[in-house]
Amino acid sequence: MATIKEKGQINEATCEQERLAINDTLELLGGKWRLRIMRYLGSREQEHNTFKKMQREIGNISAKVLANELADLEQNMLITRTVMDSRPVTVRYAISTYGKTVLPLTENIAQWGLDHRKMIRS
Amino acid sequence: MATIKEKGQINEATCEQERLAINDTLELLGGKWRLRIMRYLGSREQEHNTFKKMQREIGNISAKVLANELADLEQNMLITRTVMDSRPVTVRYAISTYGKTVLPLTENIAQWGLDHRKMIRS
DNA sequence: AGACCCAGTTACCCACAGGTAAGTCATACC
DNA sequence: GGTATGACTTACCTGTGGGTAACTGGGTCT
Repeated sequence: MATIKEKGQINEATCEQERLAINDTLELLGGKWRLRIMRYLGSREQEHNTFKKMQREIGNISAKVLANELADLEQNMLITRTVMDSRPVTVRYAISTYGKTVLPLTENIAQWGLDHRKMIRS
Repeated sequence: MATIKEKGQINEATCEQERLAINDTLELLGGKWRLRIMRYLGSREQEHNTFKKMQREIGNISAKVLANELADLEQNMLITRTVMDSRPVTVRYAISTYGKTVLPLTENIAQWGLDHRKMIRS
């Protein structure tokens, strides 16, 4: 939260901190696929989500892009990657405990979008 | 919120609706400048925010881009544009009542970003 | 041996968000 | 008349997010 000083001015340092934080978040979760992947994994925790399965079930994402996004999300601890010893080898992706903290955010974003649609139509 | 059916499956229609809503939100508020502009105007309601003032005080935004972003935000009712009869003519931009509904969202995003920084460092 | 499956890479391409620099239009001051 | 200021345009350029297609590498099935 922005801390407000007595005279109603915004604390500049905090403000700058928040700006950077917003940039961080958008960099990590912005783009066409990230949130979608997080929501996908968030809603299928109990399933065995392999690379191919995700590619099939998430819209039209190419292998290249999916691999990229998954690597990035993994590096940021939002998802986990487990190589299973099945034949042929499959890889299981799952949302991490930490990754679940973004889900409320996506709900807020979705809710605002829904409200906005109604708003615009009237 | 995603509605969960008895067997723990996700309601597909609702899910799709939310996906679209998220796309809407990101389209409208994503990008490099939008949230920054909203927060700027949100924290300076009582001030007279002209085009030049904003250009000076918001980072290094070019006239072209600023004009673009402002037009878009205005079209979506998030901000208001008022031509003042001063000399030379100035234009006053302000956040709209509706526009203020995005501020909690930015706080959430900022908060998550801040937490994430701490998280990553440890 | 040949065909198929998974989990990716690699190389190439393109549209577009966003940046730079200069120009326009109206008014006002010196 | 010349210069300045606010609020934009206009023309042009570039980086990169994301798309396509084909390929690698390891394993299995017949």
